[in-house]
Amino acid sequence: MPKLDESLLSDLPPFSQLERSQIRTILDQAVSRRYDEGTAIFREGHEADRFYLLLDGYLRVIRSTEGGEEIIVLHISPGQLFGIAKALERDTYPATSIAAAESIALSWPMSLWTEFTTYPGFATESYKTLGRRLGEIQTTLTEMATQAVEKRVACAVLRMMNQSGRRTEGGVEIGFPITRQNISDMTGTTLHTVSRLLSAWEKDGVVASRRKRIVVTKPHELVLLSGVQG
Amino acid sequence: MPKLDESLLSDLPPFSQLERSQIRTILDQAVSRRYDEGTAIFREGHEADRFYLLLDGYLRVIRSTEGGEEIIVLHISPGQLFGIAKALERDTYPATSIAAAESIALSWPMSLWTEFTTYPGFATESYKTLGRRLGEIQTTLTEMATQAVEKRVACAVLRMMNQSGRRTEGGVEIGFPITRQNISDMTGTTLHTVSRLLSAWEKDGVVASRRKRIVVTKPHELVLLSGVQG
DNA sequence: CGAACCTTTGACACAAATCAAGTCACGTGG
DNA sequence: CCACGTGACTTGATTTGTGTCAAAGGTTCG
Repeated sequence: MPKLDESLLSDLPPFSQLERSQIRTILDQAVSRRYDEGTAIFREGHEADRFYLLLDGYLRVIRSTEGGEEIIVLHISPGQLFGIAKALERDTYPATSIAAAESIALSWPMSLWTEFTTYPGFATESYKTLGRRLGEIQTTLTEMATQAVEKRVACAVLRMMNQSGRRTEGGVEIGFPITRQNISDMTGTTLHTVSRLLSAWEKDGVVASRRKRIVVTKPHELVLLSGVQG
Repeated sequence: MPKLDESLLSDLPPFSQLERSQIRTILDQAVSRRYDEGTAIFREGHEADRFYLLLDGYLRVIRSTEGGEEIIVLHISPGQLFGIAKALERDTYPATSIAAAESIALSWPMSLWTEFTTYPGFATESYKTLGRRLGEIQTTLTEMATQAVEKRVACAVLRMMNQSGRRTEGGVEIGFPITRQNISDMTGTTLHTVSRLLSAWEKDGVVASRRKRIVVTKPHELVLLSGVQG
């Protein structure tokens, strides 16, 4: 395996306070791997033997019910740590991570976790990340409990747009492949309902979509649909 | 204020590894306060200036929408730390805490947090607590997204029973006052629907309820209603 | 004794799930 | 390169679980 370049980590918050030599050490301990779209990085309930950093791509964090349904808890963007079960003193992963697009991640054995927490800024950033995720999940829960389906779907699309959107001709495109089924798994509804909503929005020119791709053409309109109170 | 007794803390996980003298120091820095039912201990978004330990009673952790609706995210039982925003590097509380029953809590200024994390076992227990709560919220989210109302309500009642239930004549009683409205705020439904469900269950002898009190008379039946897969 | 609040129950409406077809896009292999 | 198969998407018809509206009864407490 070729040596990984130090610039991969030097600008990321968990490592930004470290010396070049420390980053070198960290990289030399890392395993880099590519994951095809749809591949699981790790699964809920399995022994948490490694922790990860997403370099490129996007992940879905999902939980499944005994009934076989699955729901998408959140998405993870490049630069984020994930699978850091040890930060919460867990020895199994609390959810499953799936590559939503082709992705590249570094990973380290969990036995190095304690050592990593001694690097200045690393622990702090890990806990900040967890704090943000907890907040995000709470927000999703609140939406789920109080908002009608159309608003939930609008919120979900906006959230993905904000986390992964890139400007393109005539709108902001969600940065990873996403199906109607995926959106229904985020919002607790059915692919049929999501399809109807997106069709209606497309008719109104708020979004444009092709297979597995969504472009938000009028973000502001979508914000209105999401029902933010004035 | 009378001196607090060391036995208050010595058996609680966050402090169980400490010397008598350390517990003494911790108690001498603590403020003890009683909260009437319905009182807020702290509110979402406010500056997180203190952290807490619930000695007695029960709390509801709630989030409110701009629309004024509120949902109950989880309950906190005696012996648990709460308001530990600093553990996630936050400087505001992420949710509001309300006394569900008359409660007593100790609190310390957040400036002591760093010092507390040096006590053996304290940080570990704090993160375990957060991990459990994250798991619980994820479970609630999953239920909310996939289960019909009846199952959600059954799950919510069972969860409260498990966390706070006490054996009484002919059943297990939820350990704090709880209204239909409260349950609907936990499950994202209406007090009417909850009332209908509880009435039906009462007719079937699964629960018995008086004003603000619920006794689960046939826990096993309720588990079946909650739809655990076989 | 009255006010405040919790609870129950019925009637009705409607949003969204379910049921059901069918079209369209894409990748693969012959 | 075309045919085929699979997965994604759309759209209509029908059903139903829950929310909404409405009214009244019960309990607690000052």
